[in-house]
Amino acid sequence: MFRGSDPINMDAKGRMAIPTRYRDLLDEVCASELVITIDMKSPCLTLSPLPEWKKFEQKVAALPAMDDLGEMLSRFVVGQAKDLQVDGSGRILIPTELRGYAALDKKLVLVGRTQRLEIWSEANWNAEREKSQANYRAMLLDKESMSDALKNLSW
Amino acid sequence: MFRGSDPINMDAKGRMAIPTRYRDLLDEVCASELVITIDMKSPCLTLSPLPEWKKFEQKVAALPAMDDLGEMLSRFVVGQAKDLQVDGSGRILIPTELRGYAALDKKLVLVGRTQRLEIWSEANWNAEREKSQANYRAMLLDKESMSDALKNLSW
DNA sequence: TCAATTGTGGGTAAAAGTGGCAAAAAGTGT
DNA sequence: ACACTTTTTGCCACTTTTACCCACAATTGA
Repeated sequence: MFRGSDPINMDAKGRMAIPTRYRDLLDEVCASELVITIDMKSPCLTLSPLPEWKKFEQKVAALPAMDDLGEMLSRFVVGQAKDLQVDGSGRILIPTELRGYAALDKKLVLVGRTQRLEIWSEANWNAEREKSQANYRAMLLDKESMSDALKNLSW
Repeated sequence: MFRGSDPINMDAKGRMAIPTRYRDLLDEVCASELVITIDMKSPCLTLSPLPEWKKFEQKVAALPAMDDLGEMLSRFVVGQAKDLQVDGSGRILIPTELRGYAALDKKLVLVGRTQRLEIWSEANWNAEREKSQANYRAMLLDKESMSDALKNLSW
């Protein structure tokens, strides 16, 4: 569904334009209703079509109440989620409260992650990319640390 | 499907011509719709027919969210992928953001890898070839380091 | 040598992104 | 309750980028 990254400018009001190639798709799949929230592991935001988000929310709600990490996940990820509508000009308004978490300023990068999107500040995105590059190659060499699912991924 | 390597010049706008022997094939198999992205293990780009790419994307999307390495793979490989269309003159435009990763300048080498293609800068390709040549022979002698699948490869 | 096919370059038109402006809505204070 | 202020949202126009198309150059084969 979503793939690739697009550099986008956030305007002074905190709005960002959705790339045109996604607009019709979003309209079909979720009537342009989206949910935005923080990413649990990285300094970026997550943007999902409403139906896709609901699936995730259900899964989290089904976790045992004594799962402390799960509780935390629910509290901060679900707890800070916000519904959004794409406006008539194909833009969304990024909530003020979430901008800080991902250190968003003018220059953003929108990253396609198949069933959802990620919103990064340009600075964080570049930093993360360079950091991971080095890590990744090291981790590939250490076959012990690799999940079976990944080991068997043919490509 | 794809096999062999071709030296190709990238023009000033970042376009490269697809070798003629692939053109009809690509038209049949994917209506000349391709996906280009980075290769995480080597300083080169990967070019695949859209249907082939989708299979990969699905596999990656199905990995558990807590699989850190898989997450990295998705974020940077899927996240930097881009859809391409072969133009009327049989060329593709290599996205600016990806040129840096593979250090592409004028002289490129297109390498056939059966179900996909690799795009290298001439410099990186030659360097990699020479480096690997030596390593490869040594590793073949060390049966310990070899995967079972490779040990059982019949030829 | 000429013709045909492939490779290369550039110019133009259309579309997408960006920023500003104005109108409407919401909130606040008197 | 009304008016004024402040924020939000929708609209429009400008600028930049991208993609498409056409023409020319080069190479290959007859």
